[in-house]
Amino acid sequence: MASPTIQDVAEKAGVSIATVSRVYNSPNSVKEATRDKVLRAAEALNYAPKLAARALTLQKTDIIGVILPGLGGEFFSELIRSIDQVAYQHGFHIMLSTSHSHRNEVDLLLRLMGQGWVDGLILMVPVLGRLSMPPLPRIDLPIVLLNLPETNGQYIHINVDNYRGAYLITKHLLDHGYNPIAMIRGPDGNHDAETREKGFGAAMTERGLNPEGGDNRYLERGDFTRRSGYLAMLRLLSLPVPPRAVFAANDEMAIGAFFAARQHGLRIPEQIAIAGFDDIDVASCISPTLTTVHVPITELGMMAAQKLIEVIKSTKENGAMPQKILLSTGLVIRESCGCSPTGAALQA
Amino acid sequence: MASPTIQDVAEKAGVSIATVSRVYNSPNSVKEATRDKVLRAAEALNYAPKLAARALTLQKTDIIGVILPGLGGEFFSELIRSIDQVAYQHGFHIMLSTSHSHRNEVDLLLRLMGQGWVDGLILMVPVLGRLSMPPLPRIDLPIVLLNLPETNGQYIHINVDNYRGAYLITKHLLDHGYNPIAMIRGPDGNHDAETREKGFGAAMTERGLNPEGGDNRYLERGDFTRRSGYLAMLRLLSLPVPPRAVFAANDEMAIGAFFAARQHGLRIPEQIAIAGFDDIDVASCISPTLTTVHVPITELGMMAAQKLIEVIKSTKENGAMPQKILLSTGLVIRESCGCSPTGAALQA
DNA sequence: ATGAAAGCGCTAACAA
DNA sequence: TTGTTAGCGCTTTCAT
Repeated sequence: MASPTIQDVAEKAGVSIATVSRVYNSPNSVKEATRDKVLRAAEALNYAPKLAARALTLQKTDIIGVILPGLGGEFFSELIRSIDQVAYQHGFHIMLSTSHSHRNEVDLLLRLMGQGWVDGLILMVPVLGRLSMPPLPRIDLPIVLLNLPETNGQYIHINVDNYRGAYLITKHLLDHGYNPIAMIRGPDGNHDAETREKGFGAAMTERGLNPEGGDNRYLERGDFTRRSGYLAMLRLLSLPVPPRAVFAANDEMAIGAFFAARQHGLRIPEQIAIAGFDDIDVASCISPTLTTVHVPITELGMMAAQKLIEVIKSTKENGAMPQKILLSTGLVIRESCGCSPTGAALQA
Repeated sequence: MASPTIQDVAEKAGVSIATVSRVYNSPNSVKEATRDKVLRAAEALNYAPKLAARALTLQKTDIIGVILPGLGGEFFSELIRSIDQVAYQHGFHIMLSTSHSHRNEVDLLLRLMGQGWVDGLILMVPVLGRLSMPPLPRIDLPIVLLNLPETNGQYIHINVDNYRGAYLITKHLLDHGYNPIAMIRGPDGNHDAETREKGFGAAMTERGLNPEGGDNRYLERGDFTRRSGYLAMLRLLSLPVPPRAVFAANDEMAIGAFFAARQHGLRIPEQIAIAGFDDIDVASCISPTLTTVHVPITELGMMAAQKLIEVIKSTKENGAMPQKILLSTGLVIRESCGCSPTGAALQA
């Protein structure tokens, strides 16, 4: 037997479907006796309103879509957790998708967005930053873009200060006097990766190092996974003059680099210093603890959900209320850079 | 302007809505010229079929619901990742929810399940194991239950061999000759927690230790979070005779215990041995590396998605095809238990 | 190859 | 307070 509909309940309770509907939507507008009758019938039939039908009529789903570049690792885990937390508070559910790297992301976006499955969308697709402008099909759905370069301003942008974070940590490494300093950057065409590299480059150039068009052997490329960091570090270590310090564009790669260095019998930070980016949980679990750039992941997720829901709930009239938010990053000096365990830096 | 409907496209293209629909559902059944016309119109209007309406008619959504007890930590992160991976392969999307501990879970389940939002459900709600029998409202929706005691057999059950894992690792600790051995178990009423404790108890009892009704000071309780493990360890360490070894019911708590022990100036494993459960990623990142029980998380997630989709796709006639699957666990001997780094155990 | 029309299950005027 | 009815946007016979 197919799942019961409002019809079935109405019949069984001997009322009209409208009444049944009311029992669920404005219980007070129906006489108690009737309500009981309906509820009993519903109970007996094991009835629950079909959300699909409801959505069709109401033109909303109370679901917010979240599209991320991936799901693995602590970064996304925490991001999802924080989004879910505030979504839940506001009665929203989460529909999760990843852009799965391959396959045209925009296609995926369309599938979800245009289609009225979700009331709004949180999007983190760093590769969109590259050439896919206009990246998003014009669609009238509230959208929050995470870590994407500003578009023509019809969305809400929330960014993390990648540039400054990378700049600062590179300076810190420079202040230690390390040379050469290598960077393991993220994938090509990834906006985060590119911004972080720019910060690195700026700090280096400021010191007259690594000038434009200069030596690129100390610039390795990974894909933000631990394994890629491991591999990149291996390549770095096979250089005629291995780097004295390495800045990895995220903690996962930094940890990969950690293992590679250790496997080569190198002591960290005595023989090679390592710094990361993100400040995920493990960063403080490994030893030596990882010096990194703190990214307010939780805040990012909560803010994204908050802003999105705000827009969703605001009367549809005042269309998109674009805004740009920049979350600041900050240095987390720990041991892997060569600072003492107590956190005292050997400033230049 | 509201998002365009099939109507708008039909008008613009000068055809009937049926034709437009066909263009999307059986492209071959429409003349190429017409198809182009429609596609062009759709393009111009930026049209995309509304899934809600589609779902209403088709009675399916191609979405599978996933309900977990929480989202934080690597365990869930990896579980979600693996579920998503196979779901994606089969053209399904993920709708994620957590039972958020508080609030009647069953309520949440109902909201999603009964309501035709999802074509199937993967459920991991360990607290259901306790008294909520019948835990699930009878609903004709394919459901895969993760780590839950077998019900009256109308669902697919996938379990991880918690008992054996806990039993084995406890034996291992016993083989080291440690005494006393404490356990930091999971929360009350949590099926995983309880099964793991049983395994622990069985091994202990086998050696004549910790007999039934005996000394419970060595049995602490956490809630599977790192922090709770930390706190529990602190309590353990304040005992007149602190434990010589501690088995935490999951790695997160084990790591919390790690920090607590270290903070007390204790060397691991020389002064206190620690073992965990789950074999999450960090377990091998900390030092000393954590001896633990390997749980095939990825396999669990993939299997769950696979089985679920299998049932969803099977003709609805052959109703539920209940089955019970047990995924085996295994010891991962590393350093924190006192075995040498090379993995050679000091067997009794 | 295309169109007309009947639902899918529900909500929300509008009547009564 | 309750019932009637017109959609919501789409798929799918059944005609043409």
